[in-house]
Amino acid sequence: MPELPEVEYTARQLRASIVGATICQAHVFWRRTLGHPDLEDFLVQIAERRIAGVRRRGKFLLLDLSGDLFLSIHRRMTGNLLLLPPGWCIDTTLQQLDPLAWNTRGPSFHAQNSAVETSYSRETEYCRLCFDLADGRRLLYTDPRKFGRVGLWSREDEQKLFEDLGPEPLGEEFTSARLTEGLMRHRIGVKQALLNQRVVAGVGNIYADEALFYAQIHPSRRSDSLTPDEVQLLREGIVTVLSRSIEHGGTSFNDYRDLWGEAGDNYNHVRVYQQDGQPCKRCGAIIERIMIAQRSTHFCPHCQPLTIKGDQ
DNA sequence: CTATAAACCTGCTGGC
DNA sequence: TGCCAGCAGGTTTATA
Repeated sequence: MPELPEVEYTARQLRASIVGATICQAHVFWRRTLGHPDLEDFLVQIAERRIAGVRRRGKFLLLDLSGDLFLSIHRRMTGNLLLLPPGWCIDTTLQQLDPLAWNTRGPSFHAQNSAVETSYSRETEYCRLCFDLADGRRLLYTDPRKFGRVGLWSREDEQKLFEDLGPEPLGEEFTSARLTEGLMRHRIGVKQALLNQRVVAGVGNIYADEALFYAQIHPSRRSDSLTPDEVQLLREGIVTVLSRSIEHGGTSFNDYRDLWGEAGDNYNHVRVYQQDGQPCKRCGAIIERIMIAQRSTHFCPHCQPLTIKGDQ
């Protein structure tokens, strides 16, 4: 699942490859993927826009466009971006009468150069949205499960769009004081608090587990019971695991791919996520898996005890 | 405020 | 081998 590191890594790749390019037109293959505005306005407004910049806010990828517009892309569970070199065609032989009637698979893509095709063709399945660039390249939004959302907004909409998002964990605003404020406001488990995007933006299931392991805090600990030292360590853990994953190109357990269709390497570096049954890398105890708020949660029962060390 | 569940979706896994 | 139930999870919305 794309969380902050995966979105950041994609943003960096996009920044190096498509800033300055022009979108000549867009295709929509699944109506609900487009969250805003309606289809007709979207197709008219997106045409002939220059891509002026690429940003990220939490798990949102943002493309700044000419004319004070921007695209927001939230990939949710299985969404990916794929940049195809020139020479790729959308297969029209299977084109249906209703352009929005592509259900499970999305349209097929084929390349003139078959050698290029083999490395990309798997990733072109499940295309929900396609941006045709003036230089012949195509930017695809793919999403098997269709949970992700793409929106086109004007500059003035931005503040309202993100008013509920918490601090950026890799920004200067993410201080221990700020994290404390978010944690103390809730009387819920600390893992649940970390998944709340108002507490900190961009942390999802993988990095919540990894950060709690780093700080040696049990995921079920009440968020308002953490000591100042624990909060500080947790802040450090969040920054560390997110930064480390960006360096490794993100975590690919199932669906995440980068702009070129490549898997990220960070799954080789996780400490607890999906490591249940394996020995803890710190102490050797067996990693456990429990359910917290309907999400699988992985932790080391020895390194992350529920009772505070030295207490009683 | 907190908790729970359903909805959105499809690929995958495990049981029979 | 094949069918089917159940699971996975980010976010929103509804309900208790």
